[in-house]
Amino acid sequence: MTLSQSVEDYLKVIYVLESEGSAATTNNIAEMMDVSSASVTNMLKRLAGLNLIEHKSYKGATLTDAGNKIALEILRHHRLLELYLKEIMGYSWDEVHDEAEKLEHHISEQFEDKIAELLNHPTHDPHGDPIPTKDGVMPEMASLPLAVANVDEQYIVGRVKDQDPEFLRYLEKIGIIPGVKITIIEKAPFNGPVQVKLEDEEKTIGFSIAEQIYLVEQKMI
Amino acid sequence: MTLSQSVEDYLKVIYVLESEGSAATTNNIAEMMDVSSASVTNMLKRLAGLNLIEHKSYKGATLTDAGNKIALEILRHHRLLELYLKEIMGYSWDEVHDEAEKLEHHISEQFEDKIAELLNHPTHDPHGDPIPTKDGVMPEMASLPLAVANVDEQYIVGRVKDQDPEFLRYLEKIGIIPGVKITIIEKAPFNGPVQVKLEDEEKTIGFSIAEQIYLVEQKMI
DNA sequence: TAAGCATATTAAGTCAACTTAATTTCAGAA
DNA sequence: TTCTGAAATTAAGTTGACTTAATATGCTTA
Repeated sequence: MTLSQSVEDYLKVIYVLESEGSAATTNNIAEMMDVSSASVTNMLKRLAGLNLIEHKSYKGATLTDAGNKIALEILRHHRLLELYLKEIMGYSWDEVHDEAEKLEHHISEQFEDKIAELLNHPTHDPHGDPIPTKDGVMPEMASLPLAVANVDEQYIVGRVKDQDPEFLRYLEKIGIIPGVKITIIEKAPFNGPVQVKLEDEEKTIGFSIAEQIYLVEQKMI
Repeated sequence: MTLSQSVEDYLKVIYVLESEGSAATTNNIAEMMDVSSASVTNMLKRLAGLNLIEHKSYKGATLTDAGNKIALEILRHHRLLELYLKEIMGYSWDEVHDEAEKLEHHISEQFEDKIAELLNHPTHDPHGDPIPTKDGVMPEMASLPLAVANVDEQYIVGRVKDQDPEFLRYLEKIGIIPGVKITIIEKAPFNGPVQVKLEDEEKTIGFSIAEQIYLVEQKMI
């Protein structure tokens, strides 16, 4: 059963919406994929016909086990590729997303296995997103937003949610990347800036940036 | 200007036909691409509209400069990928073709440049096919068929034309791969088998196999 | 130079994936 | 409980890439 790129993309988007806790409604999907909602309705019917989703009209979609499996496979491809591009091909972390997005649909099982091996079976990609295992288990993901973490406690940067290249370049410049030790010095009230200490330097970052950064207690990257 | 995978494939096939000396006629193209000739006629019209080929009805097609440039780019992708898969990803030379065939349409300029650099700007792929340079120059290709070469003269295996995986595995097993020294000991008459000497061993190969192997005078791989 | 045949094109239709515009459904407010 | 606006679906149409079947072209050869 070979699926079109389009089908794979829809499944991926539905997976992401579900895992964010948002419902995979027609309009949500349409917005994320940048297509009309009529297109989504059509596709949801096809996906339901392929038994990849459950879809009742005017309600959202949910992945079936079969659909889930495919979504995880694509996500695995994507995240393995991101790490691969960074670690082996010398890409910077703000460049990997777009390239991975194209390649994820076209690599073979063999290619997937080879890069997983070359990378020593990694669990997280360069942004800290977990890489599903081959049999569809999703590793743990850093879930404590920096903006919410305790002052004066040492954490490790676990994950950066926003993947906008410019944003990533900024974070790299100030030294906030997954794996780095971080301590919150002070949080200004009313969603004000957050002062943090990294290794040695202190930095001040805006609240909306702090919201995109998730921490872990111990090193899990 | 982004072209569809299909358009790229047609251009590649037309290029290959032209470079083999065969005319790129509707039926030739149809056979190589495994589509109906009606499909080809349609596509040739589109390609002509895009100024990628010249096409006069009932005559064949020829690439324009623009079309030639794109064909060479795809061919460069393909051959770089083949070598990359073999040298860096640990594929065997009978496995690289299919994977490269899929990926060649989806890698970015940046990816192309990175692998070219990693491979130290190679001129030939694992089968001995020349890799076009970035600015569209095609390196020399071994052109002397083993079946036609002189007896008792030492050559180097330059290129293997047929890329059928089973055939390639056979050649590898008996030790005939590009770069290897080879001397013809005896050629049986009436297109009979050819006896050759490689490094130390002697081997006998059938005529139709010998026809697929091209030699060079000095090492150019 | 006309006939016959291989080659190529046109005609008509399919399928996937998209669009806009019109219509239906549903859930919450009056 | 009916109304209304947002969300979703249906209707109708487009484009790319393919198909088979019917038709046209032009080259060879009698």
